[in-house]
Amino acid sequence: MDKNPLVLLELVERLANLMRAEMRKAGADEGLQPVHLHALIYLSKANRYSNTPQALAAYLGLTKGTVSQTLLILDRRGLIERYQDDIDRRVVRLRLSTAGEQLLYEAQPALAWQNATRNISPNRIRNATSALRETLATFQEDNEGAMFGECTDCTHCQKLSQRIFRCGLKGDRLSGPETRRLCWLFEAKRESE
Amino acid sequence: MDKNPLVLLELVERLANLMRAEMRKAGADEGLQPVHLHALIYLSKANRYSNTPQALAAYLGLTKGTVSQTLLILDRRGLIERYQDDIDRRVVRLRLSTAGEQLLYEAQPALAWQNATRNISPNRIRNATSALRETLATFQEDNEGAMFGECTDCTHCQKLSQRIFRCGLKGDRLSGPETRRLCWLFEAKRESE
DNA sequence: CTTTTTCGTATCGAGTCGATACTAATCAGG
DNA sequence: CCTGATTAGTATCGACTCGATACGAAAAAG
Repeated sequence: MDKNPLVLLELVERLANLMRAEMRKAGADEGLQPVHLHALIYLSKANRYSNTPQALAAYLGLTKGTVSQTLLILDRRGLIERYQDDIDRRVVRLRLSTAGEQLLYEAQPALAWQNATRNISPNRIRNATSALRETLATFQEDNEGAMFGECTDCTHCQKLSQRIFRCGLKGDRLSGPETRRLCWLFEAKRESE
Repeated sequence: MDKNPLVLLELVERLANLMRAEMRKAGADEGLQPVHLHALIYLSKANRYSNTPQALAAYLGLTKGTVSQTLLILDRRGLIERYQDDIDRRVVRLRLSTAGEQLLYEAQPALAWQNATRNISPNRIRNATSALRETLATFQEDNEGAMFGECTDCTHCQKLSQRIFRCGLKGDRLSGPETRRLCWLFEAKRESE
């Protein structure tokens, strides 16, 4: 087995290519392209701070103009809903519509991946995840990009009680389920070694 | 750390997106798109059985028409050379031109990845590589797609002497360096457990 | 208060993609 | 050997994706 990081990169890229082709198939019935499905999947996971065109652009690595075009199509198709932020009226907030949730439920975009990983033990998944997460963290640190992650691993997250948390950056109280959603403002806890 | 395969998929996709943006930057000076650079990189690694439009299409997960278009541009730019196969006159064989090699050398498309993995030990790289390779193998098994790999890990590979190998499928003698090139005909050795 | 910055949308043009049709070469079967 | 089927790659078309740019509205900065 190889210890060369470039072999790992090759596998990452190949698997991503294959999954993009799967996404294309999964979206074909509804006339959706891979980028559309990716946007819907993102919105199904994004928390209250991360449901904006800008956050989506950061997550997908696209420009805001490109994301705006994508969202136009999804809105027209009734798969997402847009509403104005309460505080900053420039900001558009997004949510999945019922039709969007239904479509994701039926398309099962990640099914091929579930099948492909069936023989890999949870421990090996965890190890691979850890290595790739650290790769992403270093990459984003180098490029001043957003890492994205869940509150439970975030430096801002305060635990108030068994089920109640608080975002130290924004000040809001968050439920347990909400701390497991994807956040644009995420910052990894600093590890002391 | 998460043991859910879907988290791993998310990281794979995000990293691939980020690397695609890096490829776009790396190719910008020469007016090349990510898919062009990917084709050049593939040709820099492909062995004698894998240097055809069809193999490239299988590797990149694209149709033959799409790959043909890509190769047209690379040929026009003098970055690749095309020649006819000795045996089957339908088959076009491809090689990097000197200009193509030079361009890859200067563009350094994988530099960002090298930097992003700088804090990950070789052992962790190996573990992640192993998990992703198995994911790819299962995926391709399910879909009857080509795994691609190196002779040294291939079921067809016979060792004749210290430096001389033989492809059991094709019958050719191969040097040590050539056994480390990417092969379309690769089949993983069967493991007895 | 004025100027600058920010957020998202509209528009444009270049590039990517799959599907399809086609030609030349090879293979399979009678 | 001949004929029909299959294969490899190219040309073409149209739909789609992308970044760059301009713009209007809102917010921030000085």
